[in-house]
Amino acid sequence: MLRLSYKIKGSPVDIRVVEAEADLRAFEDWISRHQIAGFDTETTGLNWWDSDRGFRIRLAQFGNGSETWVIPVELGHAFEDAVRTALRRLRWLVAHNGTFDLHAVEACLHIPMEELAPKTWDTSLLAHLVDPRGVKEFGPGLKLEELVRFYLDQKAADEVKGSMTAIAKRYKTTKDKIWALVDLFDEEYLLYAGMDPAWAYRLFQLLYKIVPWRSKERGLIGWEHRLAHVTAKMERTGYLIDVGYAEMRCAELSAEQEKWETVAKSFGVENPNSGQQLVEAFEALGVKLTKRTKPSKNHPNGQLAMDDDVLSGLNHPMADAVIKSRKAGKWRKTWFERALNGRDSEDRVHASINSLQARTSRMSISGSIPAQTFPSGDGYVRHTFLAEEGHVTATVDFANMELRYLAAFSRDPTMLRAFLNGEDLHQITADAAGVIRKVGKMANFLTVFGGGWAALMEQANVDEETARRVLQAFNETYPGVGAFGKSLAEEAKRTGYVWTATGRRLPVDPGKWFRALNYFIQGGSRDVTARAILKLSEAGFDDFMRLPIHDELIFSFPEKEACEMAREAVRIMQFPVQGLLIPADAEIGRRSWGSVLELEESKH
DNA sequence: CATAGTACGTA
DNA sequence: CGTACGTACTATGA
Repeated sequence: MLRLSYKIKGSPVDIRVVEAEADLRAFEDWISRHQIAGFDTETTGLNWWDSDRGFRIRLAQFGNGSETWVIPVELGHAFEDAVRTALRRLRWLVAHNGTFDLHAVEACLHIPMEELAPKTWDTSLLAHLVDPRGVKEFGPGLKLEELVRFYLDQKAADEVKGSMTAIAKRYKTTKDKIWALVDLFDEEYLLYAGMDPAWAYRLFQLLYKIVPWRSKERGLIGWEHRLAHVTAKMERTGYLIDVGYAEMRCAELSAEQEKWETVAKSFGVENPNSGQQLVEAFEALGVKLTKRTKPSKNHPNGQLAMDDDVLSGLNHPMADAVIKSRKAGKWRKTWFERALNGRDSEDRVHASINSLQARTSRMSISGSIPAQTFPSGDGYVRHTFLAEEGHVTATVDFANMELRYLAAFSRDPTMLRAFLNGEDLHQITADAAGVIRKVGKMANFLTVFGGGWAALMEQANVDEETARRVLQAFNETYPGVGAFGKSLAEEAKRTGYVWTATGRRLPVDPGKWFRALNYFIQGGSRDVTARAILKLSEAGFDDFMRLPIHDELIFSFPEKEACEMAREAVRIMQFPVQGLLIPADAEIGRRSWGSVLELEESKH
C-alpha cells in the first residue's frame, strides 16, 4: 500500500493507494466503518457512453475529510468488485458533479444509476443553492477547483488546477489526452485523484450548513437532486441521430463554405473569420466603417464591428461571401459535425444536461447536442434527431410562460385579465402605444428582461420618442408590473438578493437592481419546467423524455399512442401559479424532431 | 495553453 | 440601466 499525504489549510489528509489485492482488506474494513464517503472516479475521458469503445474507469476514490482511498479499478476484477461493494455498502455518497461518476459506474461497473442516485449528494447542487454566481460574475464559481479556492484552501486550488496540466507536460501530451495515458501509479496523478473525495466531503459539510434556511425548508436540496437524476436519465438515453442526413448536410455546407471562401479570396481576404483582415480589405476598397463594438478593458473605444448586420449593410459581393462562408462553416461544425463526432456505437448522442447551471437556476445543455441553441425557424438542424424506431417526435411547450408568470405574481389586473380571457397581450400593449403588434411584443419582452427605451429603439428600429412613448404606455397599461419590479429591485438593493417564489436565493449585482424582476421570473419559470420534468418522471415518462429546452420538452412517443401520451404530458405539465394556469401545448410530428417544425399548423 | 474579445444561435 | 446560456473563432501573451 502506497501512502501519500496532503494538507488542507494545515489539517492533514492521508491518502492510501491500494496497490495489490491484499491491500483491499484494509479498504473494505474502512468502508464497513463508515456510512458516508466522498466519491470520485478518474476515467480515460469524458465519453462515458463509449464503454464498448475504450472508455473505462482507471481509479475510484473514496474518503472523508482526513482519510481517502484510491482503488486502481483498471487492475482487474478484484478491484472492481471492491469498488462495487463499497458503493453498495455506503449509506451515502458525496460527489462533485456526481452525475458523471454515476454514468461511468453504470457503464463500466454495471451498477444502475437508479441504485446510487438516491443516496448521492452532489456538492455542485449545494454550491449553486448557496451562491449561483460563476467566478466571472465575482462569485465563488461552481467547479470543484473554484469552490476549493473560495471555501477551503486557495493555495491547494492553484495546485489542483495546475497539476493535470503539469503532468500532461511531463508526458509531452495535451490536457485532454493525459487521462488515458498517465501511468496508473504516477504519484502526482494519485495525489490529484486522492484529494478529490476529501474536497467533496469537506465542501459538503461546509455547504450543507450554509444553504439558505428558506431553500432547505422548501425542500430545494432534495428537489434539485431528484431533478438532476431525471436529467441524467435523459443523458443516458441519448438521442438517436440520422447519420445519413447529418453527413449530407455536412457535405453540402462544406461545398458552400468552399465556394464563398473562394469569392472572398478573390477580393484578397484569406480568412473570412478574421475581423482584422476584413477591416483592412474594406478600408482598401474605400468603404467607411463606423459601427463599433462595446468598449472593453483593452479596447476603451471598442473595435470596428464586422457582424452580419454591418456586412449586409455594405451591399458588397465580398461582404456577402464573408457572411455565407462564415455561416456555412459554423453551422457545419456546431450542429452536424458535433453530433456525428459525439455519437456512440448505436448512433446515439448524449447531451450534457446541467440541471442547475445559470445564475437564475436555468438548465443548460452542452456537448454533442447544444440543443438550446438549435436554429428554430425550420427543421434544417433538428431533422438530425430521430425518435425511436416506431416512434414519433412530440414537443410540449408552455405558452407565454414568463409573461404569465409575471402576470400571476405582479397581480397586474390588465395583464391578468388578458391571460384569463385569452386576449392578445402583445396587441394590447401595441394598441396602448399606437404601434404595430411586433413592437408591442418587443416592449413586453423587454420588460421581462429589464430593458428600457434605448434597447427598444435599437431593436425595433424606432426613434427615441416612439421608444419612450411605447414604454410609457406599457407602464400606464400595466402599473402592477412596474410596482412589482420596483419592490423586487428595492429588496435587492436592501439585501443584495431576490428570492424566487420557490425559495431560491439569487444574488443581484450592486447597481444592477433592475435585473431583480428578470431573475424572479426566469428563476421561477425554470422551476415550473423543473416541476413538470419531475412530475413526468413520477408518471413513468422517463424513457420518453429527450431534452428540456427552457419552456419546452422534447419526447419520443410510440406512434400509435403518441396522441394520448402527448395529451397526458400536457395535463401533467400545465400548472397554475398564483391561480393563473400556465398552459402547455403539444405538437406531434413524424420521426424527426425537425418534422415538428414543418407541421402546417405549427406555431414555429 | 489560457484569456480576452467578437460573433451568433436559442429561450 | 437588455436577461440567461454554449460554441467557434482570432488575437495575444506566456
